Amino acid sequence: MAVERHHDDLRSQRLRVTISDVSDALGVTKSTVSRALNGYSDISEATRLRVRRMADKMGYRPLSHAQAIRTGRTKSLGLVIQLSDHDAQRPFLAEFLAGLSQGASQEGWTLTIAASDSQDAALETFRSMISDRKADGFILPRTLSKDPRVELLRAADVPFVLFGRADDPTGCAWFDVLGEDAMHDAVRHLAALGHRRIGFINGGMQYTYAPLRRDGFLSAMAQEGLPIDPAHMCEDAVTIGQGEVAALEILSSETPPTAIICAVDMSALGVYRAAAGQGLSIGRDLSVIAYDGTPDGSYLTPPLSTFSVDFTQAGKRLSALLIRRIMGEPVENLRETVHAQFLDRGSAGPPPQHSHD
Amino acid sequence: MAVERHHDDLRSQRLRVTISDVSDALGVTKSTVSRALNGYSDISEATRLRVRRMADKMGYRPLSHAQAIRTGRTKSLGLVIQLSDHDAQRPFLAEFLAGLSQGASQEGWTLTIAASDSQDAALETFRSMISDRKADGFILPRTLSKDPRVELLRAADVPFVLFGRADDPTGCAWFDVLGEDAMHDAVRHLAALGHRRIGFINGGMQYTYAPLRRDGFLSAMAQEGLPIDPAHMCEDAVTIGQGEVAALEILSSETPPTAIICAVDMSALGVYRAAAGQGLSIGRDLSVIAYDGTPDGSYLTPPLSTFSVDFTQAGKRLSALLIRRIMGEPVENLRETVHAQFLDRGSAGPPPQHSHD
DNA sequence: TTGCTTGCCGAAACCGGTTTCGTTGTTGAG
DNA sequence: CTCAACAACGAAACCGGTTTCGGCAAGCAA
Repeated sequence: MAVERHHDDLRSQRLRVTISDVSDALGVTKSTVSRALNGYSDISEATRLRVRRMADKMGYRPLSHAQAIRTGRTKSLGLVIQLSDHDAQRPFLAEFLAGLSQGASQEGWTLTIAASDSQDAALETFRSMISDRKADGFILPRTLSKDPRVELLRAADVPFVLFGRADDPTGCAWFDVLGEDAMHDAVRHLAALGHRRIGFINGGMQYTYAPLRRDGFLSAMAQEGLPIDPAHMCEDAVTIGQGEVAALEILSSETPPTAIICAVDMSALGVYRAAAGQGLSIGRDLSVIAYDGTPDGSYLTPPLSTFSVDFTQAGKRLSALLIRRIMGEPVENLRETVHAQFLDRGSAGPPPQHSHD
Repeated sequence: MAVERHHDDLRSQRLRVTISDVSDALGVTKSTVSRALNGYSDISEATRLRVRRMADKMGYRPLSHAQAIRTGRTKSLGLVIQLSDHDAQRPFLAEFLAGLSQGASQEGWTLTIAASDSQDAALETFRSMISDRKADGFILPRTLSKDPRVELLRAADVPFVLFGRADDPTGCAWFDVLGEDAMHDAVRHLAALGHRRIGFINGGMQYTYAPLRRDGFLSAMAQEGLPIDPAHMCEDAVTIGQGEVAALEILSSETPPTAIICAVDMSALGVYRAAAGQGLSIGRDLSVIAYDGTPDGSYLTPPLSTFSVDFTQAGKRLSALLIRRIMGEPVENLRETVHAQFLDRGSAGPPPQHSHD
């Protein structure tokens, strides 16, 4: 008396339901099920619905590596982490990965990651992941002005998406945070507080973000009618140490600024140190505004005012964009930017009274 | 005049060399090549060698997802990151991933990761990754005393390896750092400096490491003949704030300790804060030794003396162990422990002179 | 010599999907 | 009423491997 609907054969134990199970249950062939589920036009709307319903009911989910063998697509996104990178984004790695993973799994994709400690090793990793079909496309964080990863992937015709913009946008999809606008707003904020001499410590000039942020700073200074003193500007400071050196240099200039804007939080931590060394009180004698939103900044006294970046969101969007890119959507549709969020936490106040002028 | 050895058919462009290419080149069948490469015993040593040589020469590498469809193995290791976790291991995530990735890719395996923000979500992620064959086994960081992940994987009969030991070792392979020995050494170090009253701030008691470290502390205290004051012991401090609270409590006891050992670095940062609030100088009025090796600790003044854990090595070993586990090696062979490395950086000095007794 | 292993390999099925090609039943134009 | 075009599906090949099964030849004992 076989009352049960589903035929519990011997192998039923904890085996997945395959496409054949579905087609058998419907009395059609595998090919019909496959084409119905993949939206082929030569399947009638009626059967498409029947198939979809039965598939859902039976809990059928195609095995991605079984599809991969024919389609060539693994449904997985690749990320190659470069350890040589300084710690700028380290604190956010978890959030970033979480975002990427969410964005991927939402569409049934996965995230495959690899790490390498030099640029050459990273490129080699890309090559082997591509030829072994470990990933259908890649997420490239920390875009460089002349990025060998971009060249490699472009040449290999493998889809990718940048976290950051590209100088040459050919074939580039991206998601980015408008750092230039943040720098702009920082200047305006400080100007509104009464500052007239504002310094600027930029980050690594090899990254595409650095020139952008500098331009944002400069244009805002010009717009506010504030003088730009080359002695108040430094570059390539991405660590605490480098930030400290830069700050000391700027503070030792003829007429030191009353405020410093940092392109990255890490260098701002160095500014705190330099200020401490000089006996300057942050927020009173010297105002600081930075960028990134590193948690470390909130532990300082006073807590660092900074533009925070939502790395979870970034990861999510990047995954979504990359998947669409892999699916063949033109890159022109796949470029998004958002604004950083200003966290006013007390490291920027009005300039000291005794400031001449 | 076909002089070329390899037959460049139309599709030769940038196509992978398949198993058929190899078998054709040798004049044998696919099955022979497959069995030769996989070490079957019914292949003569001579042909095994011929096959291997030709495969190498032609650069043949089997497509892992093509094998997966028959073998069921993807050759990928799974890692589910739980975001709800406090930041204890965050700073090391990059190193940890690097280690995992290295260990995996060394054997031709990959690392598939997913993130989830609650424990339930994490378990659901495991389930779906298992049923979708996204990973052949899992790495479980931050082992809990009663770990639902372990129960789930044990029940599903899916291989896994712990970063941390298990109360019930059934089916558990692991790699761990001997935190109890570190705590032991910390006590001895402080005792040698002359301290007699030593406090202890433990980490999250739900983790398996916590009881171990406590026991290490207690046994060393006993061994050194030092008194154990319950008022000098706290638990469940894994953040700066919790560490600060714990330190304040301990320091406000009748006869406060001259040194505090922290099971995790983060709580030590809190101890620094508490000390600053009390006007105590770390390393002079109050000695501190912690555990983890967080970079933050080195930025303090004085830099935090701590037992550092090599997360890269941990990741590497965990990958290697998990792969062997998946390959069927009994768990008894797959349990490794190492010692943490003491970084004496200045936060532990002799007890203050005026200390009564 | 016959008969039975044993070693070694080829033939073919198989894994779970996708895709090509052909077949069938309907329709609409001529 | 006939035939071409079309819509909708089945049959079978295919993707790149693995694994089962069986056959042939050599080796050995009877």
